[in-house]
Amino acid sequence: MAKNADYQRIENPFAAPGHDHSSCIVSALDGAEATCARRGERLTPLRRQVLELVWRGHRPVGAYDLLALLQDERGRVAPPTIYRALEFLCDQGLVHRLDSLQAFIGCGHPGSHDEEHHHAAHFLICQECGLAVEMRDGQLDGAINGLAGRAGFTIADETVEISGLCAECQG
Amino acid sequence: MAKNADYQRIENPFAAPGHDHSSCIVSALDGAEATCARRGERLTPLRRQVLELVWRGHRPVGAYDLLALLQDERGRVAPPTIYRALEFLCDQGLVHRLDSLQAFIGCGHPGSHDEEHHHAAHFLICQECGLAVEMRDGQLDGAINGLAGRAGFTIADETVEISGLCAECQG
DNA sequence: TTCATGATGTTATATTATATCATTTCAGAA
DNA sequence: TTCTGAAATGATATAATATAACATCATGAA
Ligand SMILES: [Zn+2]
Ligand SMILES: [Zn+2]
Ligand SMILES: [Zn+2]
Ligand SMILES: [Zn+2]
Repeated sequence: MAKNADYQRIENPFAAPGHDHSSCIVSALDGAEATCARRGERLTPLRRQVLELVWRGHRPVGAYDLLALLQDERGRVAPPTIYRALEFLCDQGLVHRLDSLQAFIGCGHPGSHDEEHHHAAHFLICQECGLAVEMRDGQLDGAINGLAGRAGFTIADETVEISGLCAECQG
Repeated sequence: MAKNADYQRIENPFAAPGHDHSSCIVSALDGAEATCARRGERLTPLRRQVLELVWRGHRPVGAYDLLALLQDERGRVAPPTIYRALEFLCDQGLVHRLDSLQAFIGCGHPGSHDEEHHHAAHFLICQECGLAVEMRDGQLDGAINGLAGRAGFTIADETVEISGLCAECQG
């Protein structure tokens, strides 16, 4: 049953422009099935289809872009349909919303779904190529927790989105 | 001409609920005048008035809330009026937009306008009392720069907004 | 004055998101 | 199996946020 292990999401899409993205998609969908099953949540066909559309690439996608893509596959679909699916996927931590772009992207960290729903995610976003990469960094986590702790502040949600130029897009 | 020195913005509004906020306002407006003068930018009556409305408190304000406030003082005003003023103020770093709230708040760091327009700002936002406080933290800056640097990423913009409960609102 | 530039006014519209209620689906109880 | 309540989806309308496009006005330099 090494279903997940057979495929994996690319860790740093900035550095892997020509990777086998179908493997990312399979990994994300299989992981989502497993996560929802474990939690007793329902990854319905609609939700799965929306997640698959989000995973078309490593670039954030707007809700109405997703709506158009979904309509290509199902005919007329109204906005609440896509927003409800996205809300579910975000609640489960399978998708993240990038507040600075008002757009959505698949979660890049399969491991983070073991217990926590809706985990913190920190992004680097390239303004040139449009890729957005979810980063894990202990120092950043520490700095945020330290800052909040010293202020006596209890963290509920983190929006950390760093925009600029990725290494490949400089010069 | 110690005009600015006579007044100052409160550093940590979380801990100063009953402070003399008129001093914050004066400080912000005087500082903005000075900053714009130094840069050869025009803080017109309209822009100044919008900045004053933004500074009604230490809570983020939506563009349409500001529009309503402005209308109370000037009669009918259309959305582009407020958005253009906010764009100017954000460009000058006098106001920050909180992407996670789609709202605007006055810049809490008078010192950061010496050279840089549109400087990075990191916020703690209390979901209970609504206060948003701009934080300065070397470790956080270091962590962000380190993370970006190791990825070969050049930072253009930072959105760092930590939501939760401030010390006063716990329990 | 004349002209160029930037700021504001005005109208229309784009984009993102949600409220509400009807209908369908589905898991579990009987 | 059928029944039933809760969750999910469908469908319609509308709210909330933001910008495009063009007209007019103010400001300051030549
Ligand atoms: Zn991929
Ligand atoms: Zn790039
Ligand atoms: Zn104050
Ligand atoms: Zn608070």
